[in-house]
Amino acid sequence: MDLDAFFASVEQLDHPEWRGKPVIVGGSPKHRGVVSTASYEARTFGVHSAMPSWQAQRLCPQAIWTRGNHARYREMSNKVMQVLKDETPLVEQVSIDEAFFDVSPGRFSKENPIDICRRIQRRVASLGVTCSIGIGVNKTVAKIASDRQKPRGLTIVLPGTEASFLAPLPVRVMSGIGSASEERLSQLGIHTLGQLAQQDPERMRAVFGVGGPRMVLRAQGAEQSRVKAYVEPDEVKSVSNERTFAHDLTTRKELEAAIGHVSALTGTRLRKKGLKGHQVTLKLKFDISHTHTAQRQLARPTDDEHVFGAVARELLDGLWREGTGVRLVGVGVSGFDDARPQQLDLFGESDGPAEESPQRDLRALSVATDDIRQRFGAGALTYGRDLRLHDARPQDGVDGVDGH
DNA sequence: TCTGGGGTCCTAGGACCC
DNA sequence: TCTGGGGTCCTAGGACCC
Repeated sequence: MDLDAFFASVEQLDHPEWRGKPVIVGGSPKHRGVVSTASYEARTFGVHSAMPSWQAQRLCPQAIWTRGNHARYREMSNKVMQVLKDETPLVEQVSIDEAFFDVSPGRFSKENPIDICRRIQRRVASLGVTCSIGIGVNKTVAKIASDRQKPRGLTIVLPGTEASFLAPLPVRVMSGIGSASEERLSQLGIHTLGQLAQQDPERMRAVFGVGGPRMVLRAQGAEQSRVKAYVEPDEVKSVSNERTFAHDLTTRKELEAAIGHVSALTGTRLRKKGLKGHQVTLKLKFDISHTHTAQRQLARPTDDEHVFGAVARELLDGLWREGTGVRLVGVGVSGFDDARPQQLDLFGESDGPAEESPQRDLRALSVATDDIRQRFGAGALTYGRDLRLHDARPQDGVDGVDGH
């Protein structure tokens, strides 16, 4: 099941005056934003997800723009998922607007799966949004089927007809094949899933690595897949925040301010999740196709931006030369899987009942700022250092405020 | 005037260990 | 006379997903 133009549909549900009109959820055209979701009315103008906002605005000047409200979408998503769980015992949510569920005939119910799916569609519609569903013998087939007749589609691929259903479709419709793989396949003369299905799996392994043979199997409609009831929520591998600026940053002061800003966002989220990591990554994007990252291991895991932010600032020297314009700055923390032995730390800071150490004070400061921002808003408290960003920063973190 | 932000997984080379 | 083999960890980059 895939919700139709989900974010835009929720906006139209919440703003009746926007119904029947082109609505675009995404970043502002002035701030290098992209389209997150376009309503079907906007799509008739050629607007689609991931399109640069300035381009979308040119195609559809009358569109209503909003930055979106993720908390609200999460709330609606939960209601939809509840319907699925009510109708079938085995539901695998894969994203905010997508889920697999197992309606294999006779497995959990004697009812015809088509009837179950139609009822799900009716119940979801009564919540105020619509969905499309694909039925097939495995996840690849079902997902591709769900995309064939949007919106409000129900596409059934009967067992035994997978290969003929998939064969004429372009390779790009299969998840896992993006623009780069599409291009490489095209160079090999492979354009459709039918052609991919006939390839020698070992040849595909040589070109695409370990995933190659599986790609062939999936294109044949022969993949074995299982719907997993529940994906561990707590196996997060990394937490990061990044920001694209309306104007390139060019000075060290601006960059250090930006690093401070995104580090604080990451620190807050780490503490909220109760995670400490021992690996810090700094990411800089110089232009649309040139991104560089630098990583460093820490002596011990941390969730304090004063610690990992300082390391990120040190990493700057390896990536950036004074005068180079930077469009995006990101700081991430990973390495939470700490079964590893404690590293020998040559510089003291024992883990014992830490007396007054500067590190301890700074950590306490971070916790205190979390509290103030929680109560009075993200902008309530800012380091003087970070104010240098003022004119370059897009209005971030203001979910729910209409963009224009 | 000119493409986001949050993630995951894979690859490949080098350092290092036994 | 002229450099093994297996393994782990670290780093950087890239593809991909929604």
